[in-house]
Amino acid sequence: MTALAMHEDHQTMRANPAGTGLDLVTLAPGVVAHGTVAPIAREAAVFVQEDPVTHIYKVVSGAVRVTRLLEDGRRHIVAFYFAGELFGLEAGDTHQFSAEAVVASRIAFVRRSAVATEAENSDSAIWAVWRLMAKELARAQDHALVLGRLSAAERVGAFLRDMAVRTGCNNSIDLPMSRIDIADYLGLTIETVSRTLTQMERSGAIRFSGARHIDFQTARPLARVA
Amino acid sequence: MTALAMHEDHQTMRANPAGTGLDLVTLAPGVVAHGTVAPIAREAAVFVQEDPVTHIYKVVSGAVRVTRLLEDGRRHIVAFYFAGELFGLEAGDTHQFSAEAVVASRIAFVRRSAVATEAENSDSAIWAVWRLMAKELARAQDHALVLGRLSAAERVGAFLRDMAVRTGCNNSIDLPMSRIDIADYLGLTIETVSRTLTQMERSGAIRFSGARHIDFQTARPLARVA
DNA sequence: CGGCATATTGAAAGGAGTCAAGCTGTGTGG
DNA sequence: CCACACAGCTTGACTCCTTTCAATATGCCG
Repeated sequence: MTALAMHEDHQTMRANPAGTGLDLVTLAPGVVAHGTVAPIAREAAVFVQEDPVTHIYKVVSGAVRVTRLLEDGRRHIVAFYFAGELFGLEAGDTHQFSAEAVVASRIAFVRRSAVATEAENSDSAIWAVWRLMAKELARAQDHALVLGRLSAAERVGAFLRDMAVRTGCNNSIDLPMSRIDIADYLGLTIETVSRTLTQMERSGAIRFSGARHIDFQTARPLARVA
Repeated sequence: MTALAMHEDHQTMRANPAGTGLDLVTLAPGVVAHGTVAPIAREAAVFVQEDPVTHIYKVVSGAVRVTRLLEDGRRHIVAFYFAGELFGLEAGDTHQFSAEAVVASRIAFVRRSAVATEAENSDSAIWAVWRLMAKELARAQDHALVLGRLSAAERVGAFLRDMAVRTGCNNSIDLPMSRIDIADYLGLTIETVSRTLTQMERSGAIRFSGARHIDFQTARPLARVA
């Protein structure tokens, strides 16, 4: 049982105060499906590995991480998703990953079958799904490059740059995730992430206000790779 | 100019000795498009990074690697493709990768636009492309896990197992690619790949006949991870 | 203003990388 | 058919980056 399922009844009500039906969730510009919005508590699961794939999800607010766990406890973070981004699209019928809220978030979700129906009837929906898939593929391939060929400092730099790009603000970022999350995403340890960040601050490239807010010092930009 | 383009005229002839038209290339069971088959020499490029995306390709025989090069010369291998597998599917209009033949190969290719046309007219074609994309995505995500969280020995083990699965023969494999290729695929150096392989042989898990042929010793299976 | 999770820092160990020889074996020419 | 040569692979010694283990500091939340 996922956290989302537990919230569903409650949230269907909240998302539809007048009881008039379901929300319309925008999957892509012009592509809309009937769905629901639910709040997910910090660290709560949206779905877990092995669950049947039932919905497609969209982050309304907050942040979600998609993870994979090895038998021996090692954890790998496949991706982070932020407001406006879709996740949970998988080809098979059971989830290969888990998804959890990094911070208290609001998640919209539509039945996978509703998306399939939409796609049957509309070319634009099919291409929207296709484009989403292509974007995920490119992201995963970039991630593999980062993990396979970049040093710790380069990985952290790439991560900060990606965060800046995706939040749209290019002179400061607020990290919603912990150092452990960053480490598991970058294939490093929290100590290495922390040390690298400290070193970047000492070198003058970035400046911290608390452990989660970073200002980029334009005078000394982060070394860029890839 | 790609090696493929250089071969194209010559090969169109060879693939169509009677001059009756183009070959039919099977993109997926039941999904067929007009295409051509060309031989590609060992180490020759099928397409290179920055080229416009014009075709979709299928390995008829041989093996292809898809690579990415960093400015400083570091190389990352995104994937290997073997007989029967499709590659070159990218969302954008310019290739983000290069593709080269690992050994002398025969490559079938169809115009991307022909696939798009096929997809317009046929539901099964759309889903074939979608499934291909989904498979690539899963592969890339698995690759990221390997690169991010597995030790050198585990990476090499995962690689050998993957090769065995994909060639269908599960007690021996013939590696078409060099140690450098393996290293660039696994995010290691050739020395580490070589040492790991030697160690596996010494431990009795595998047995070499020449540097490229491996027999799996069923008595002591490779440790399995992920 | 505590108290606990999160983050930083230090010291030591270890795994993979680097540099440098050798070795194999495959293909070619005598 | 053998010998040589070159590319590819292996092995060794040493270095270095990242991890590990351990302690201390920070800062957020009640």
